[in-house]
Amino acid sequence: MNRPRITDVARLAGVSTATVSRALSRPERVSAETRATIERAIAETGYRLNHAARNLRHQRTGSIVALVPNLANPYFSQILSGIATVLSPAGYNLLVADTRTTNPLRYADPSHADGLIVLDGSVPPSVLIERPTVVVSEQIPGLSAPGVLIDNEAAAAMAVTHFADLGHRKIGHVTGPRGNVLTEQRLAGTERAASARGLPAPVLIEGDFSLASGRRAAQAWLEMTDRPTGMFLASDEMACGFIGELQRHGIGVPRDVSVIGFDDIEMVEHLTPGLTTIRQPRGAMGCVSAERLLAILNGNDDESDTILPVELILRASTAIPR
Amino acid sequence: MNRPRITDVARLAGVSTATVSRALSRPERVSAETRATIERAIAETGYRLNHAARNLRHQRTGSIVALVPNLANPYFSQILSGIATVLSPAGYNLLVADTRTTNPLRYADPSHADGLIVLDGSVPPSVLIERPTVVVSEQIPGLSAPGVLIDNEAAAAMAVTHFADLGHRKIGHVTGPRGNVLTEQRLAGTERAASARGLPAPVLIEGDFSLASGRRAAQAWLEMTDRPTGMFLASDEMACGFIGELQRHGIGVPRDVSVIGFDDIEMVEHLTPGLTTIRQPRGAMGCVSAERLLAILNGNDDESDTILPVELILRASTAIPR
DNA sequence: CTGAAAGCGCTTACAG
DNA sequence: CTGAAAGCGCTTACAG
Repeated sequence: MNRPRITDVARLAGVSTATVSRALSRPERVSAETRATIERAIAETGYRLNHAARNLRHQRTGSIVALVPNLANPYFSQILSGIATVLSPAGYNLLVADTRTTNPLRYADPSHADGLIVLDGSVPPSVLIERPTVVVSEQIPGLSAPGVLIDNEAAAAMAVTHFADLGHRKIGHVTGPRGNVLTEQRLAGTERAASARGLPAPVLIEGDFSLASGRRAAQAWLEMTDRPTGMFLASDEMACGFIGELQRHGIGVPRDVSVIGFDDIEMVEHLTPGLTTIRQPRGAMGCVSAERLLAILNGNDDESDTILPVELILRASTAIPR
Repeated sequence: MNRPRITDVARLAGVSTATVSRALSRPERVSAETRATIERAIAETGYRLNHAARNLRHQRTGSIVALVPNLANPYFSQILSGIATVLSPAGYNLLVADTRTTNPLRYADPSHADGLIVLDGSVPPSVLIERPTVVVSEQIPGLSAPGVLIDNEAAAAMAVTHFADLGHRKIGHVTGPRGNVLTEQRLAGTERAASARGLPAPVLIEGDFSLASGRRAAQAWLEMTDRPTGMFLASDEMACGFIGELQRHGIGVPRDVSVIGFDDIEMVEHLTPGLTTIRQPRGAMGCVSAERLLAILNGNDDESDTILPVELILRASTAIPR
């Protein structure tokens, strides 16, 4: 038995395919009686709509693609989860592509996806201009697509202000790679807040967001003669590496140095000590980005960015300095 | 300017659409001269193939769907990453559906996906019989689809054997929810290995794989008069909860009790102490499941299961008993 | 090697 | 409210 097509239903119901199609998509335009006949024929044949055919006719794909820099990274999977929550009830498929293994150009193609949600700031803007696009978390220089972002500068300022409130005067900041948009924004917030609270300029150490660079930052800290008592690191991964390396050298956190991270990835709650950090609302970022993209596809969206609020999560890694 | 179609290329090149189509899919069947003309026309028009149309004609979708129980869970995202690695070069799109928010039936539909990779053991087998399917990690009772699995029983036995090698005699096991396939296999391995090494029957505590149930298991352990010195927990999450709760009560790991988890999720490496655990090769599980599915789609696959090797990762949470 | 034509399974503007 | 017909953009068996 082949899969029944709309013509099979039409024949059995004694109507045209046009009427069957209407009964499916705009039932109110079909008389109740005809509708009932068609419904019986559908049940009898076991007919199910072929979405590929409908989509071809409608010049759409019914799919949205999410471009992620690293599918294995939990930071992104939580955003994806938010995206899926919104897309699924809207009837869209969620396509996922890891930019390490897939050329983003593939999905700039209108015959693959109706729109893009880009979680990777390094995707060249030129490939994104063809399709409706929303960027999440990281802006893409030169691309005028709506973004779903956080205020990185204000978030960094929250961290430094918390140190100041606790009584820390000597602050250090481990940055991401210089030139990165997030790095510069968080650095600006760090310096602004320190200055606003009358603290000396923060000591800077360059990192690259990775665990290993956090360990290296710990080495740098250990070698300082006048060590900062409050260290703010631009990612939780770096904070993990930093604390782990210090503990290996007998340095206590927060006894000898208070530490604040950035992101609130899941594991940092379970560290000893639990990590004080800036929580990014990743699920919400995913939801909102999907909503914004759907709005664009429905023709009612402005071009503005959405800024989502962050939260300073207080845990055991920060305390009053000795 | 509308997007050029194959007819536009054909007109410009002065050939039929059939020839253009052939030049694209089987260039060797077109004369070199014609091919060159067509290539020039393609470049001039900026033509790109419409995959939706091709797929409709071929009665395929070009997409594979992965059904996951929880997209936000890093355990699954690492498998997904492996899947993407294989699917992308093969020209397939990866569709991802979270079974909490999406009805799996949607993707059992041939017009949505060519095949399924199921990471959720609770998907009813009835929805999976229609399309080529591979299950990963968790078998589905009543479904005769190839599985990409680990030997859970042997893995559990490795954990218990390690305890025995260290000199532990009194072993405890925190299970997953009873009735779950993984739970029963790991339990069987635990009991078999204990018996094989002449140890008394392990003390059992029922959990549900969650962090909270690990905490409850710690409470149960604390109340025991004759406490096991080696605790094997059927998930890393439970092991985290267990260790955290014990530490809160001043119990040292591994000083007072050695702990082994299961999965080797990323965070457990960074705990204090680092967690000794059974590593599941999640990336490889993803790769292999995708390869198996592609083999099925190409008509050359047997029905056998693939069993991937696990590894006991030794860290600081296990030691010789006092 | 190349073309005319049918067809994948739908949808919809148009006419009645 | 309903139908005949064209069309979404490809592909391919068949004939030459």
